[in-house]
Amino acid sequence: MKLLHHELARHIQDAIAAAQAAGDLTRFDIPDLEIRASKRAEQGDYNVAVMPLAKPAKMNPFEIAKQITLHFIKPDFLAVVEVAPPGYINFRLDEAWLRQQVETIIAEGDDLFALELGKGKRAQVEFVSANPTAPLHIGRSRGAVVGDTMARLLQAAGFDVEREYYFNNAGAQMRNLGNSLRLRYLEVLGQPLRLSDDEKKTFYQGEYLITFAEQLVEDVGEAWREHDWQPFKKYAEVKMFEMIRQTLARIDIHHDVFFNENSLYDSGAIWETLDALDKRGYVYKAALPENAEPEDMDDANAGKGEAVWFRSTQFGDAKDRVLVKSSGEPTYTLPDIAYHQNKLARGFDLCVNVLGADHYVQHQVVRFGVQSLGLDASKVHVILVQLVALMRGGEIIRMSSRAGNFETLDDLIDQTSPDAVRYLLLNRSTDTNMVFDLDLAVSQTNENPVYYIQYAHVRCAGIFREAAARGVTDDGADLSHLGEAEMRFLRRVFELGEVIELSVHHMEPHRIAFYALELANLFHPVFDSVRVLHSEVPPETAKARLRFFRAAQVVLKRALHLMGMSAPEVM
RNA sequence: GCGCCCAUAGCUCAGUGGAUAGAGCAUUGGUCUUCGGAACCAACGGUCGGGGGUUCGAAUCCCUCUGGGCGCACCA
Repeated sequence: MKLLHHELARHIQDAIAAAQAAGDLTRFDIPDLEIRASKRAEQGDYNVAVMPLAKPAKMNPFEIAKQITLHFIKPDFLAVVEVAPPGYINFRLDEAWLRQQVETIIAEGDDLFALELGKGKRAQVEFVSANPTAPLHIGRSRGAVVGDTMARLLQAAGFDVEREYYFNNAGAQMRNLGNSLRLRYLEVLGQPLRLSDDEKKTFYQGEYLITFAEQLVEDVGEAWREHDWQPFKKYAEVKMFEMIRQTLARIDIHHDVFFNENSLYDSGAIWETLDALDKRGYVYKAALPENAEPEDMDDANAGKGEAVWFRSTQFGDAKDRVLVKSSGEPTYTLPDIAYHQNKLARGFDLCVNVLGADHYVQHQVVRFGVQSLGLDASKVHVILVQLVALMRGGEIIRMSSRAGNFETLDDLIDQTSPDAVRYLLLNRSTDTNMVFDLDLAVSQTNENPVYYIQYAHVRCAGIFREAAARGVTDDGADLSHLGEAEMRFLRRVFELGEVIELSVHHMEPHRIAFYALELANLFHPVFDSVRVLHSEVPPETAKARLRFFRAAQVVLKRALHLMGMSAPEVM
């Protein structure tokens, strides 16, 4: 299916060139012009503003528009090209051509508006990447939905896409998790839970660990009584990860690759990365950063011994960052740089990284690391997702994994539906802080736009059931029987291609959610007014309308699937 | 204090430097003998946080102020 705004842009460029060749326009470098869908019927279906050409052409914009129009070779999909003051060109689609697109839509089916933007390119989307220390909570889920939807849109744009989960299983949090399970295990064996002051700060209180401890007792009995945290960490990690994987599967999220942070230690990759950074002169060993201000000299870091630092200030960072602590243990930064080096070495043309807003600085540092290794940081694109605050009973709830105080994604799915969860978390720009109102999500599900969109698809499915029962088919439909209401819907269908393109271009998956709602918004009035199985509707008209609804169903299904939602036949 | 993000209708939010700023919810009033009413139609509702600037043109870009969120570790 054609992207009409691209076709139009090409024709306009040709017209300008032709006008210049004919001497009707002065010569100037032709800039990119913005073709947009018109908001009002009297402004055509698409329009372009040529005012930006006034200065380079040294002509008044209305005259420029007129000259372009005179040299414009009208393609088959256009009926009218006209100018409007002070310098617009309006384009109106040809209705016969538009009606015929019903067949194209049906023919393309599930691949409707499959673009070639990413043809031959490999993209990777890394998302979720939560430490397996607790069940997924709603805050994390936003990034999960955003990442998966982005992956679907990239696929629609023609990219070969891999979904990856970076599994932080190497750090102190995992040690704390292991130790927490160990204490729960001992508790199940009859030893009362008594926490040292240190443990009080690091203990994971969630009930899931009690469940794991009980299972562990069933598995190994008392055999682990004297073990340290390590086997407990391994056990908890496996269990927790399985839990997260199952939760994600409920909202149809499946990763292709699970990348273990541990593997970067096992293979020695992090030390190779450190070595490479060192060879390029970005690393030094010191007790304090070499550009430390005098007032830093007496802070808590002084006297800890020599750490290995990264000269991130050379890239504009506020301060140099520690890669290896004085204890000899790497910080999170070093394996993260090594991980990105690994990603880029795998030959992706695009690496999308979905992160919570609280990881901004950390990611900057990693980016500097990638740059200092001489790698192409422009291939790495971050979608920074602002945090989700949870509201219940009109009050904001603070979520904390360690305190076991959070709403899990599983609970939310239980109380609503996988489709509702996906839509609610997608239906906002990632730039905005989101207040997730639990009461609203749960209690007012009937007013939720997700059902409004899906109902449009249900109505299509319903009409075909009824038509089949009455022996009416859309075989050999004559589309000239379609009217203005159907045309309005078809015009909007063409914007799906643009939405996919813009979503990928700006890395903004929420666009598809708004488009789907607009589409449904346009569909329902049409469905109400355009009757098919009605005694007063002539058979040929009924056939054409049925054909139209088959195309509408294809579009609705496509939009729903791009959001990872189901397209139900009944509700 | 520094960095990133946000401020648009009563609420939740869209909006690519272009023509008269849009949805959903809420409120009010209508529509129904035919395919599923989780529907449709209409009304109401706006100093686009304030102030400067750039531009033929600014919700959009720049500066500044105010008010929120997040981050500024030898945590992950």
